[in-house]
Amino acid sequence: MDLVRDRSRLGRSSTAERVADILRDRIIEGMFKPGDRLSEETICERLEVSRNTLREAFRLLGHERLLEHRLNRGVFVRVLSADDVADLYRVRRVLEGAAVRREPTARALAVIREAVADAERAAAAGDWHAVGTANIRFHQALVTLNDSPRLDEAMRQLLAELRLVFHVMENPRAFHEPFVARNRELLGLIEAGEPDRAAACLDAYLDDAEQLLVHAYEPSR
Amino acid sequence: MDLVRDRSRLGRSSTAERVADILRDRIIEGMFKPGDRLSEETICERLEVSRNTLREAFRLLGHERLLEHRLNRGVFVRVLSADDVADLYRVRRVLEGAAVRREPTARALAVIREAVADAERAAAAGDWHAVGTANIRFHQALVTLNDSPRLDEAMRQLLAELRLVFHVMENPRAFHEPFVARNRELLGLIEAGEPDRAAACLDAYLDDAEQLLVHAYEPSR
DNA sequence: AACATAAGAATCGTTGAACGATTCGACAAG
DNA sequence: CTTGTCGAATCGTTCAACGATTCTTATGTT
Repeated sequence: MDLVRDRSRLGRSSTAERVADILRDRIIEGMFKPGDRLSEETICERLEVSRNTLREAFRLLGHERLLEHRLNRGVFVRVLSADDVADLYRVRRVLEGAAVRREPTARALAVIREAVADAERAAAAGDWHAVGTANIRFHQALVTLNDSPRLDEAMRQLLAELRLVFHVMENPRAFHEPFVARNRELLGLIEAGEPDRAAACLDAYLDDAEQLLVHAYEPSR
Repeated sequence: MDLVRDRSRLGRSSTAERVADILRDRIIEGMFKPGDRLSEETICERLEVSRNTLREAFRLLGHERLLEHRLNRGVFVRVLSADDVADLYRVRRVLEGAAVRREPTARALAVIREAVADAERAAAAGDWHAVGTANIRFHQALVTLNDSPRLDEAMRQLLAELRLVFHVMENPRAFHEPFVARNRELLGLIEAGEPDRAAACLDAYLDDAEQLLVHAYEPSR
């Protein structure tokens, strides 16, 4: 009986952290959009927590780069620049690139396979939002090949940041559909034990995704 | 006239952040040791800030993994396990490995050269603490080859975490001296445009450093 | 003597109110 | 149109309070 894993959930529940979880979800889902100001007064009233507690939550999310803290002006949902997007993809190339070059473990591979299958199912059903979600799970799972909790956490934050940008895509199908087949292709190369070709495939993948994103993003500023 | 760069300095100084800076320094320098409890009452009294402000600072440092927040028990200076050390070196292999495989920029190279020279000077003077500092600067500078602010920041945090462990080394000379020459060697391979050999050199470097650290660390638990 | 239990002290978590400081927008003067 | 001034809104920080949780210590039972 493996209770050790559940233990992490025990200590993990101060009000501030739960507030942070709620706000993070709302930001990621797009209820709060980049540039929006989060009024301390309004939010602490709606959530029925004190301002102090809310401010602790703000600090947490600020550290995750989802919120921007401007002194004496409040917190705003982060607005990513084109430079930020470029940097995010630079990090992805490093984290995911290192991942696909490693000997895959059975455990990690299973999660990756499932994400690929989920994306295919969602694409067949025409649910492009679900495709996007499965896609993110796929890349998160890729990074687990590194077998490093800290890199997993870094990837988690990176993807949350990236979702701030995804909301500018008014055509989710055009953005997500092309990558469903490429997920499968990349998985195949990993399973076949071809790290160099997998890495090359991944680089091309990320180049294309970045291009698509930047083109949709730059004009809108 | 490029005032844009100075702008970042404007908003950057709430009390909580300054408190966090102070505590971070004290932790890194070893005044607060791993496992120590940081009493809210004691510290906010000495620093003459309110408990709320101090708690915001605690959140900041908790997110940097320097402090551990246990619910209803307070904050403690993080105690790294052997697993943590292994993970830190796994991350270093990824971040630094990707760095040395890149085409070095003149700017980054200059900083690296300086760090190598500083380490050599300090070693010649027998100042092993300074050698350690220069060593850290060297590896931080290596990562800048990736040309990614986010990776720089990740490395900054990683090295701060690692310093929690360095304090257990009762013989700094034995730990730092062997690496002075290897810094120079690695720099040479980068300058010579031999990324594969540089990567191999780095891997051996990190393997040895990790071994030294783990051996000095494990028994003391 | 070993162990379980229960009272008590210390500290944390959270709240609510207060007040000075800073920013922003409007409006008047030059 | 630019510059200066004023007031409202909001943030930054502090303080005091109280319930909740944990740790300690003393007490009682087997």
